[in-house]
Amino acid sequence: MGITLDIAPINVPKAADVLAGILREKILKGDLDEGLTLPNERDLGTQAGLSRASVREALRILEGEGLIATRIGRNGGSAVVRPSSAAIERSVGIFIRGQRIRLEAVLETRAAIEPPSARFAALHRTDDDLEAMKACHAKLQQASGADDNAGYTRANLDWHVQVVRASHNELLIAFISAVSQSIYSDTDLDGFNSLDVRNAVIRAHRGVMDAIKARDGDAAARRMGRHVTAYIGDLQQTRNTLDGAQPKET
Amino acid sequence: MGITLDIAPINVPKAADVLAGILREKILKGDLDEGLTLPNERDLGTQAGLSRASVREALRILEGEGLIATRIGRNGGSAVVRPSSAAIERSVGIFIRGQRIRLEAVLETRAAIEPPSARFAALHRTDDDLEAMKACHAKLQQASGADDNAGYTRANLDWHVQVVRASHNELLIAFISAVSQSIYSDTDLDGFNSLDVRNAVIRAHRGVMDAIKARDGDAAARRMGRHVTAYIGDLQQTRNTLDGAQPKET
DNA sequence: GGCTTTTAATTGGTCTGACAATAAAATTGC
DNA sequence: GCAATTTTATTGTCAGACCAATTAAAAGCC
Repeated sequence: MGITLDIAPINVPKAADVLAGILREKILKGDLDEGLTLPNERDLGTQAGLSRASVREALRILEGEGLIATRIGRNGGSAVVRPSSAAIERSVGIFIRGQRIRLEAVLETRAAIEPPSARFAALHRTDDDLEAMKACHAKLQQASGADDNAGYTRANLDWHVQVVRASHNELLIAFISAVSQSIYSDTDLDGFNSLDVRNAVIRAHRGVMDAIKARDGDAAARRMGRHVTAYIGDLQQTRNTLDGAQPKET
Repeated sequence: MGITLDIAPINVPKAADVLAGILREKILKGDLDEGLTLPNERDLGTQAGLSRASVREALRILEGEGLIATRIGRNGGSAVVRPSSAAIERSVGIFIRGQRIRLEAVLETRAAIEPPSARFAALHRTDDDLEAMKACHAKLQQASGADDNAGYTRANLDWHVQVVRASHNELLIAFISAVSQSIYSDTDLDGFNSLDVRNAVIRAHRGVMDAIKARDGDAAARRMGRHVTAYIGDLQQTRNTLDGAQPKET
């Protein structure tokens, strides 16, 4: 071999990636308004000098990123949409499952995020936020009284998401939504919490809501912190009880 | 039209989505070990009874989700990989840009996550974690002395990520990494922090590291909280100063 | 044997053209 | 006018071909 040139391995981008990158930038920069329908696949191909197959691949990438939504049929096509938290929820879900993150670690993450979120909620909440929280709380109480396990778990998580929603911090909302979904699918099948635990949860929620209503950030954060910490303890206790009776599958 | 049946609009899944779903489940369930190379696209098509185009679309979806990595050439193909935080970082970045999340809100998110992360870091840190933090800190000091703006910003963010890394909570690490990247691209071009600010940052970092070294969770969380809050104030002050001199572009 | 070079096989990347499926719009029939 | 029908615009899917990149295997050389 002759002389060695110190050249970094060059990355040969695929045609679809290049097109996707161009369109992505246009969308994110705001050149393409939300709701606008892109040219159809054949025209895009002609404009970009690519085959329809490559164009479709680019569109599929953008669709996966939640930047466009494609509809079939006449007047169909790929319309620009605002990226929602759905893509974050998906990637977080895959991360948790793929990395085999233990439920304890997920709950720890929630325990880290929720108290400061509750503080923001107390500072930024609107009256509508309070109403939404109360609605979740009512559902929780009802499910608890009706011994509706799935409904209880769902309402419980919804309440937590609703609190963070009141923070009006879209990123925190997205993170909590993503984490909550994983918590749900993991705790759904566990045994129902005891009546004592359920009543404690309801009391704790009421305390947090009172603090948020009073716009008392410190109290909201403190109470939420105690609540989520206690919940982790309760859940582990429930699990230990169950493990003795029915060893779990993988 | 004859009788009306009360049927919800059925969702016709695309062939590629179905195949992607099947493969995704297999991968996440652990049926397909990491590093394993899937059958080539033609064989997959034959097995699934689909065209190569559909198979490729499915593979592209999985690649976007970070579940496989595709290489060209003999002995190439699509290999199963562990989903990393890269997909989360991407979706969060798109979310921030697409939703036009203001830098203040992103910093607020960081301010929410980092103090509890610092607490976990103090509780779970290893000696290696301490070393890594020290290394970032040294780079920060060096960049500050050399008036290296980009290097300073980079080292600063790296230090913060490193602290969260010491928490050994993979989800928090992923969230902070994602958020940090956006902070970097937004603060990179801002004016260099004043010497006073830089020295304050260095002092604050030292304080946090001392607490983490001493495994004092409360102190670590408290100091980190004060630090990130102060940083938000400094940045806004810098921005106001700059806005008077050079109005910003969009 | 141990090495370079050449060849060939394998695989993804891209293109082309066709047809099917779908859904909206235009037309028709009354 | 309005309901059923036909037309049309668009994505979904397929089949087949060829190109490009990579690497294993074969050939050649010392």
